[in-house]
Amino acid sequence: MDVTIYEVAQRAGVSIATVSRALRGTGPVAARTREKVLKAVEELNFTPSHLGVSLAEGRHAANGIVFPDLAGPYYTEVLLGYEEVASELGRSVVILSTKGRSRVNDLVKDLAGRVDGMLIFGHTVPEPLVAELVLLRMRLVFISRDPLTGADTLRSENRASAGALAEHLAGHGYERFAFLGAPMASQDDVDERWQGVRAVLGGAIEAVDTRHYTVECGFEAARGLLKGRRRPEAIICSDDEVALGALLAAEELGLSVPGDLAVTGWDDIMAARHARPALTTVRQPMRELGARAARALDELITGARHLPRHQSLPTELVIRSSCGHHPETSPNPDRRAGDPFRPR
Amino acid sequence: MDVTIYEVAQRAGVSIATVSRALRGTGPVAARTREKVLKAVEELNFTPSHLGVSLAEGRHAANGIVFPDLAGPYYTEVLLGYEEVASELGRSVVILSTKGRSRVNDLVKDLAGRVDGMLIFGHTVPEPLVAELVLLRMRLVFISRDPLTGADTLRSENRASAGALAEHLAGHGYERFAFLGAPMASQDDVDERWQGVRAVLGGAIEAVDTRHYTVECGFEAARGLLKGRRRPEAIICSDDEVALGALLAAEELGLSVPGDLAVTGWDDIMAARHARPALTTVRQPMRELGARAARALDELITGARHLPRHQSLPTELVIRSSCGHHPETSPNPDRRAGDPFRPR
DNA sequence: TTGTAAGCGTTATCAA
DNA sequence: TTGATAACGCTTACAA
Repeated sequence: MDVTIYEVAQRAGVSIATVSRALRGTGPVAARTREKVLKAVEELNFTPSHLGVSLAEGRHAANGIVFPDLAGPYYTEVLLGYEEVASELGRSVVILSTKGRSRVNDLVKDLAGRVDGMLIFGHTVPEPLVAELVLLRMRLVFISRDPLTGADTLRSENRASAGALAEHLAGHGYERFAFLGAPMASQDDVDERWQGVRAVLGGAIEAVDTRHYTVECGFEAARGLLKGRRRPEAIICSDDEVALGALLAAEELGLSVPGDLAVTGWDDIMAARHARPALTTVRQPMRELGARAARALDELITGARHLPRHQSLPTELVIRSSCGHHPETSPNPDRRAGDPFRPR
Repeated sequence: MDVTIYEVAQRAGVSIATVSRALRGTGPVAARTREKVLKAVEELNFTPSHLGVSLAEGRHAANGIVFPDLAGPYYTEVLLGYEEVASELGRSVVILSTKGRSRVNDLVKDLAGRVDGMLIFGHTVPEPLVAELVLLRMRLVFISRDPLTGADTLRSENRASAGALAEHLAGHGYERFAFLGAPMASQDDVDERWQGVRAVLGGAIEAVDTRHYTVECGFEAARGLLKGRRRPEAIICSDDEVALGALLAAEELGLSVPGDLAVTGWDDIMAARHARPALTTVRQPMRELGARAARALDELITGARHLPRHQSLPTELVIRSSCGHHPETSPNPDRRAGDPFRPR
């Protein structure tokens, strides 16, 4: 803005120290004096400079967030939950996308110089830099990453849900499965899903790499798979976007889903509900993940808590029609209670 | 971070002024001296404090963005384009969502204290506050809003595209139309779309208010409309989410789309392509809008440009199957060239 | 070519 | 109850 504490002080006929005290309620101020100050503040439309305050207080009142891309709804939802709670706690949110960026290190360091703590997705920040940040006492919360020391981690449950999904599919009588996902080393979450389905299906399932978690890559990989001999009866996808790609591939090859092939996703993004057949998937509490991250960060920053914590949130299996018919449950699984307008 | 310019100066055996000069290349520094400084910087892993720099320079090197919500893909895409270019230009992005917030004014003012300029969607910021921001010389760019003085505006073309869409539908032979959208006063863009279709269809189209631009509201409004007597043959929706709701309503009522009813959306979000029938819609260059906003802001902030500018970007009509069959064009309009994997 | 010192806008300590 | 004044970490005249 423009008007400084000096002008307020002058107008109120007091010192800047008094103005500061009056405004933040630290230290004693005579009632009459406070009034004068408030009046001057009002008249001048004074707002303390963030820079000044931060410099003096040694904190930014801002949180960072680092994500690979915002393309899918997953990151967006987390971001929304994060921003909402951060804002409630009086902290701004500075974002950083790493997608297609060279010099990620510099960008992250720059961000670190603007915030008191940050939320980082998975492995978007190189390990050595993470260590450096921990050393610099930057408060960190990771989402979708295996626990590490010196930082909080937050995730939703994967293994058990994946197992439940696999069992559901096995219950349909399928016997040949495929798992579609990007190189699992890059995403701890996806690796857990793979472990979960594998534990149930054993040798009946094979993993296929898509390069990325996108509709395009899902399409390519599924097409290759479906053209081969010994085509799988069910494709379990690492996320909804890959699954949407698989659906398109099946359509192109004239295969009916779920008649000839079952397909499942993960996340329950908006398009999952509107695809036809509607996608069977696993719903993650994305907004809640973001909200908790903001709260966790606040605790670490304010010093309300010092020890790192590792949380895991429950997920929900969402059965729709892409995995096969469910005669005894309901004639049309896509219209089950709560769908399509269940509150979030 | 932690280490200051003083420690670097001491280690290098020079003054802080020299360190500053050496680092930013302002003013002369002897080659040997520069080396010493760089070495010290390296050893101490020094990064200048943003607060210090900003305070001294009188600028934040940060941009703000104010949006109502990030729920749909529209804002997300714009945000991505914005962040990408801002980052290229060396500016961070601070976000603010106004959805469900009381005290929006305070939040926006706070944001204004952290950035050099901001991108604002439509009418998310109350008019008096906008005026105040202009007065405070905050650089502003609006997206999806009628031009105003003292700020840039940026939008994609609406009227002509809406007209083209209406003509296409009329070409199918439909005669009774409905337009589904929220109160048009709240969204200049949507109002223009309404004007555009209306200019072509005249009395053959009636407007119906949904309360918000959501799947839920689209569903409710469409259901009401379709249950009434004199049901429309085609529903033109203000955006894709409303259209998805309309699709669900038709499904619930046992109406086939496009057989019994045509439906169109706007934006071409991901779900539009995957819905069945796939949505005929109008594609906005959302990322490009964001990118241009960032560039415009940069020009205003650096002083490369002083006069406000008002840009309008072209859109693209995307014909899919929800608006009716297109025998002569292609047997399956959903598979036309470029779909589903046209590059962005 | 380098150093001294005055800002930049606050907060907070210490005297008064 | 108030007011000087020293931080906070940097940039940049101005002098040397």
